[in-house]
Amino acid sequence: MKWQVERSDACRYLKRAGERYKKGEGGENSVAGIKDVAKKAHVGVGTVSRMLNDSGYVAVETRKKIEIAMKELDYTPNELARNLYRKKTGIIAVLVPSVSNPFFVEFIDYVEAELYDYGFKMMLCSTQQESNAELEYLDMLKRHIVDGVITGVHSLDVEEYKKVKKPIVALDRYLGEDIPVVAVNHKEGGRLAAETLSACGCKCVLHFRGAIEVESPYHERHYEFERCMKAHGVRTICYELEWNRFDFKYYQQVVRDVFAKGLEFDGVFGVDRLAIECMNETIRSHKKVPRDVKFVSYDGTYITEMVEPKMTAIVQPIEGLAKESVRLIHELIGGRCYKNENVILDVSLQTGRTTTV
Amino acid sequence: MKWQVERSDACRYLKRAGERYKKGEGGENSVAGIKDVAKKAHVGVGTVSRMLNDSGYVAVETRKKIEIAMKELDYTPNELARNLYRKKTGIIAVLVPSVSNPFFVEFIDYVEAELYDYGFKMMLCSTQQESNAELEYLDMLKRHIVDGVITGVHSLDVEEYKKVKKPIVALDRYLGEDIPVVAVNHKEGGRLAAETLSACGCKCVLHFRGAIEVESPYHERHYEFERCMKAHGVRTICYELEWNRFDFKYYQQVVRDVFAKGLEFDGVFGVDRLAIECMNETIRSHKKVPRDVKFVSYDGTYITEMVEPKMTAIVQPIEGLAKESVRLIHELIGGRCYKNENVILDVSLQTGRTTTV
DNA sequence: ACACAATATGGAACCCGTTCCATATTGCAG
DNA sequence: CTGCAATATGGAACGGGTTCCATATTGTGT
Repeated sequence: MKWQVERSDACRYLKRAGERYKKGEGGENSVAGIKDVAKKAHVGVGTVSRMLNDSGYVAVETRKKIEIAMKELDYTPNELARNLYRKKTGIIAVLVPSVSNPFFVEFIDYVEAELYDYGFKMMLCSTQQESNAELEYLDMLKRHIVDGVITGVHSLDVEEYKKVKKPIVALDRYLGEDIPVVAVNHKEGGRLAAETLSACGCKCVLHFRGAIEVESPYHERHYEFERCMKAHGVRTICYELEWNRFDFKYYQQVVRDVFAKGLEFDGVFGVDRLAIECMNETIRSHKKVPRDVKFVSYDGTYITEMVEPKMTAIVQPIEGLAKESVRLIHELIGGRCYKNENVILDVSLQTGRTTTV
Repeated sequence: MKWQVERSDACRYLKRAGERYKKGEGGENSVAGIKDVAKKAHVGVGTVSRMLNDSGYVAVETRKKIEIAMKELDYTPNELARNLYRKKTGIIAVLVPSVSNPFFVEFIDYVEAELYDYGFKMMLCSTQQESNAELEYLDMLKRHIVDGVITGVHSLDVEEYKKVKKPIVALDRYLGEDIPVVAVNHKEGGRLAAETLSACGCKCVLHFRGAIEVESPYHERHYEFERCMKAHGVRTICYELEWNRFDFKYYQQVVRDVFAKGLEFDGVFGVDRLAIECMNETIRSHKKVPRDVKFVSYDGTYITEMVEPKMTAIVQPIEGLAKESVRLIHELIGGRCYKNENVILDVSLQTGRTTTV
């Protein structure tokens, strides 16, 4: 039954369409259409349309007549009709797992601005761990509601994506041969983090790592981090996080767990939010940062600048990720076959005051 | 010339519509339409449509035939055509000045979830201080691209809004008689902040206040704060912020300015991000929080929980604001005349460790 | 003066569903 | 067996634009 809209609420709203609106007949509250303009200006609809789109010939005098008619009728072209003909809406759906995660917030911010520059609008979907929401947005591609999808979500089965033969760009995730991926050089990120922590003399580092259920480029950073640490003779305590959990509550719980276990460490590597929470708990237990414990966080979003001391971080070039995602989706929509063109950007080190010796 | 799309880029993208697609004729890559389904199932288009929408009679046998045809053709209804007929898209535009401000991020997060529950999609626009972007989205209402607008932006001339006779809900701003406002009881917020700071013995409080250019409910908190402080005999240093600036860079600059001036204070009241930056600078200058300086921030977004010590804050019920906004826009779209029904929600106090004596 | 291009215009066909209306068949009460 | 409601179906008209084609007029070169 996949051709039917599933969400009852959506139906509840859209079904109410029945109230057929009667044009002209009595009620004069209807909006002026191109025909009304044509009639008022004593020209054909084609002429009005040509003028609106600057396509084909329209005499200067006719232009004036039409302009006046449009002004008098307060005419605005109905984009829905245009969309139908063009089979385009100029809307791109952006899927993120959560808007409360600063990484995605910054991504969204840049994507929106970039899309705007290309003349696209952004439809935002925060899937909140619900994979059916993800499915629904994917379906909107088929339904012609959006022209493309940029997905930063890691929940749905890859097979679902492979079915869709429409413009899709993936952020930091492999979704099959046809779907281009935009990601950073996570291996380098893992290495940088490891070098930084080992350089300031850490002997035992707490390493928060993502779950390995999903095939994603970001695992590289964990492998490389572990490898480098081992090479430097630094011990690591690996703490595996649940899959697809990005909420603060969960991070708090993780940190409480770590401290309840009484783990001993002099360095921490984890995603921004988690590293920060861990640092705060460290401070609360009357240790000094960075004297007693060093911190390097991953992502380098704005929150790393908002804590005291400022966090040393591996910075993902989020603006770059956003720009590349939009560039790719634009090219896919344009029909150019840039498929399989994966984009890998460089990370950088933000030196804060959580790693100085 | 207001009926013409102004942004050249938008045009660049949409103009390319010219590639007329030829159905059937040779190229078999075209998508199946309802006619193809009807033909394949040997029924009329009306019957297929009735089945899709569960309206009117369709015999069980006919149903089966159509189902098979749909499956074989991998048919998905074109929502664009439906939109045209229904004059609805189910999309709501949400306008915010900036996505980097945690207040708006949380708002967006809740609004998205709530809209989803009503069966709406969210189009997000971050106007980034550009009022022409705001205008453009307002225009999308007329163009039938979105069914309604929820605006948290404070830049455009109010007159522009008054012209639009379509569903609009304003967050924390008066936009004229017809446009319902959702806001919190800022007066109570100002009072709470003042009581809290004066209760922990502050004698001279630094008060960051918004610019007064725009008529907005939030000014109340500043008036009330000042009034209460005066009543308690607490001195205040008023620092007026630029209008419509929410970025971190600006806040940093403001804080630097404050410390450069060598102002003396033992309490601070300002918006989350600013209070936090101010607190961090205080810590960096080797003062103790809350011993030497007390802090109360406004908004109470998640970042107040992310700093050490945790910030005492006046919490806006962002989820409530979001829910009410969506409820109102839904009712406006439904045609019920709930205009002029302004919603005021209560604030609450989050007790952190920046105010204890 | 003639041919042909450039300029101008109206209107039909189309995009793809939805709804209404005309028509047909079946079921059941009187 | 007649009459009327319920069931069932096809297709035209519609929603509001866009484009193409047929047609007309003006301009230019020879």
